[in-house]
Amino acid sequence: MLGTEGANGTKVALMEAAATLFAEKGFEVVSVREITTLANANVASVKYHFGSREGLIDAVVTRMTKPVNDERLRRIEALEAREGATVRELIVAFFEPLCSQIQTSLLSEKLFIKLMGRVVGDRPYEFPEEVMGQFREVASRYVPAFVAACPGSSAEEVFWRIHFSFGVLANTLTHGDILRKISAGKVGDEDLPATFKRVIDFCEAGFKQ
Amino acid sequence: MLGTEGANGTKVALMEAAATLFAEKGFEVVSVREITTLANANVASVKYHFGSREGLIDAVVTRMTKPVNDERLRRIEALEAREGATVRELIVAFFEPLCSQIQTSLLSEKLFIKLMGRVVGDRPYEFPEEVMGQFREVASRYVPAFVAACPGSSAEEVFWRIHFSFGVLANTLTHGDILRKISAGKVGDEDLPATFKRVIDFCEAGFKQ
DNA sequence: AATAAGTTTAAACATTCGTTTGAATTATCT
DNA sequence: AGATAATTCAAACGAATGTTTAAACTTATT
Repeated sequence: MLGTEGANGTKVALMEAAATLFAEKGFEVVSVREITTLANANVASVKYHFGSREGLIDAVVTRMTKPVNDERLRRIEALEAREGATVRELIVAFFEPLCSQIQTSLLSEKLFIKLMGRVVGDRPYEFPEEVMGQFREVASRYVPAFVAACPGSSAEEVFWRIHFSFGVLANTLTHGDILRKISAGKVGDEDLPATFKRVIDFCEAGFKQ
Repeated sequence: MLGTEGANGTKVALMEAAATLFAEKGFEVVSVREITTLANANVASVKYHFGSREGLIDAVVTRMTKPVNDERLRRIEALEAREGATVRELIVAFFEPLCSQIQTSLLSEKLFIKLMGRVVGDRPYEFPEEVMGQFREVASRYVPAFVAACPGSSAEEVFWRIHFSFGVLANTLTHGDILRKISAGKVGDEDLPATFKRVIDFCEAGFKQ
């Protein structure tokens, strides 16, 4: 293995630039040339390091979702170990990893959040198979746990509520800035844990009804 | 005024084709040539009838949102007239017009719903000024009504909950088909009023907490 | 120092994009 | 019918897209 040291500075610069632009504009509308210009790299560097434009997108997304989904699995295991997890504990276990993994990111908090919102919400965008596998595994653990935590409700109802909660999450992540606009600046500028508490409160109430 | 009779068959054919493709793929990734091909029209017809690609998008969106927002205003007026509207009544008044205006549309129910989801959720997409005005007016009526209907909660809290509800709505509209996939076909195939009842139940609980 | 592998580079690839043109066609009105 | 406005059409516009090429350059190994 040669030339792998200072060289892959270009690789991470591309990912950083891509992540920034994807967060701001969405996956579909950012061109390769925009990315390479921001990263001070050559147009061809995308093909060299990631195979294609889609390869770069997949790399950015995978790097984001992997640690989040890993922590989700760690948390659900901890909850399963001691049994009888509440709905709120499950919601927290599922949502909070987004919050705590921000420090790891190359991006600012705001951009990380926006990008994560696009990952879970922007369509058409097809996850790479690796990420699909992550989410399948997470879902296979959380869905039965939610069902078990809602003894009064049917599995179908629980499915819907998980779906709704996902909508709250995705919308809050991507369009958090909109709230500031429609409230004329009075609402929307608080730190992330405070916002997450609001989201979790809302979704928990939706589950309990 | 000449040639305005059978001729604007092309115009509505373009809007119908555009609406279909926008619903399926999103605004950003559908090309003018895709639209004109589906509409059996010439490429130049978009410029002739709508001025530009964006003009066509705006026309499609405006045609969708206008009757919906008009009915929203009619409903809030009815609620204001007799005072003391509940949170649930406000949610219903805001959400149900989406449901009842589907018949008016040129599209199938599923496509209409998907497209409406993109209208309220897809970014980057900037509303035309006319539509912005519609939403501003609707918001200026509903927000105070929601605040009044939540005597125990601060205006800030109410703002957030409206935002969350909007997220539930947008996500359910755009990604309703996803539920069918993740539940292995067991959940997600019910008629629209039933789905809306679920959404409204969830959001109402979130407001009341 | 010589060789080889890794990386960057400028230039061009073929497509596709939204838009424009000007002539041909169609419909409407006098 | 003749004149006029509205509409459609094939063809081309320049710009931008993702990708590819082959040579130049940098780094590490022998």
